[in-house]
Amino acid sequence: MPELPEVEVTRRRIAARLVGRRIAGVRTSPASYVFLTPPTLLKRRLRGRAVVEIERRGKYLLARLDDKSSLVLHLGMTGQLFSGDVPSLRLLSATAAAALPPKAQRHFRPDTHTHLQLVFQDAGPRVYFRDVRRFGKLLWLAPGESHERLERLGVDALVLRGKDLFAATRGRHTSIKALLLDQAVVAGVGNIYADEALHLARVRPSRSAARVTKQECAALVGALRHVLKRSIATGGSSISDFIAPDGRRGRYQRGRLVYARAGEACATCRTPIRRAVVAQRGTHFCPACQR
DNA sequence: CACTTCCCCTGCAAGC
DNA sequence: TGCTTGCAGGGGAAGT
Repeated sequence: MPELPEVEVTRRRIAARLVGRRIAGVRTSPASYVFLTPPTLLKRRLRGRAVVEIERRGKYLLARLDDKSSLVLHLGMTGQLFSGDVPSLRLLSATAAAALPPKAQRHFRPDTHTHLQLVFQDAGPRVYFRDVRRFGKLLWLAPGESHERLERLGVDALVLRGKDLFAATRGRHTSIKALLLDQAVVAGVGNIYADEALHLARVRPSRSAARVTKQECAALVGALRHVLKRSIATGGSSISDFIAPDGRRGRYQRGRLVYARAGEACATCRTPIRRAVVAQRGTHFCPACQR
């Protein structure tokens, strides 16, 4: 479940393996809804281009190309962006890795879940986009062109201010958690960090957004920034599939306070962490600390 | 218009 | 042991 920290870690580490390199060839999986730009067109647009820089907008990555066009990528739920010098053992689940013949484990070989493969003129390590559940997205943008998915994004969670959130909550008849997950309000927050920030700010996820006070909004924004920055610093959360472009897993999952800790004692008051469904998502909170 | 439900997909774990 | 079932959730489309 890549959220802002995982996408930012991906951005930083793929940049070193992508910027300045010229694409000589492109291979894709068969057409599917992963491709907002059809594979044939995508190949035509990318071949011959050099990567200038990698930008992040919410959970989207944009690779700026030397003709001012862009390759947009969303990792979805299980997306992985990495280069081919990463041992394949790191990328696959333990059972899938065990099923591979020993020789095949040394280097990654594109499989059915590999939707994009970039080959470079320098003949160095290839870059792959792999996504088992195909919730990810690939999109090519002409120079100056945008896309409604990007246009719709609200303020980046790292830039958000308390008063922004407070203003966004007024008159909203939905839960504060649903609001935090709404990418049109705050860009980059997903299920893990919403739960963690709500816990730190001592706000119950199911609380009506309109009933969250100005002070609590300020606390929430501070908590959000804290957990997001902490996670980036520790390489993101690798609870299920996330892996950084260099093959390393994140470590933030070790420091999480509530997410996927139902039944465990709250770090503050020892009350068992409760799990409920809020905004159609598994939601974890301390029933004593969070009001 | 605001909000909720459904659904895309696959791997894995729990239950029978 | 092996099958079926349920669950994970980003986010857009469709429904209320």
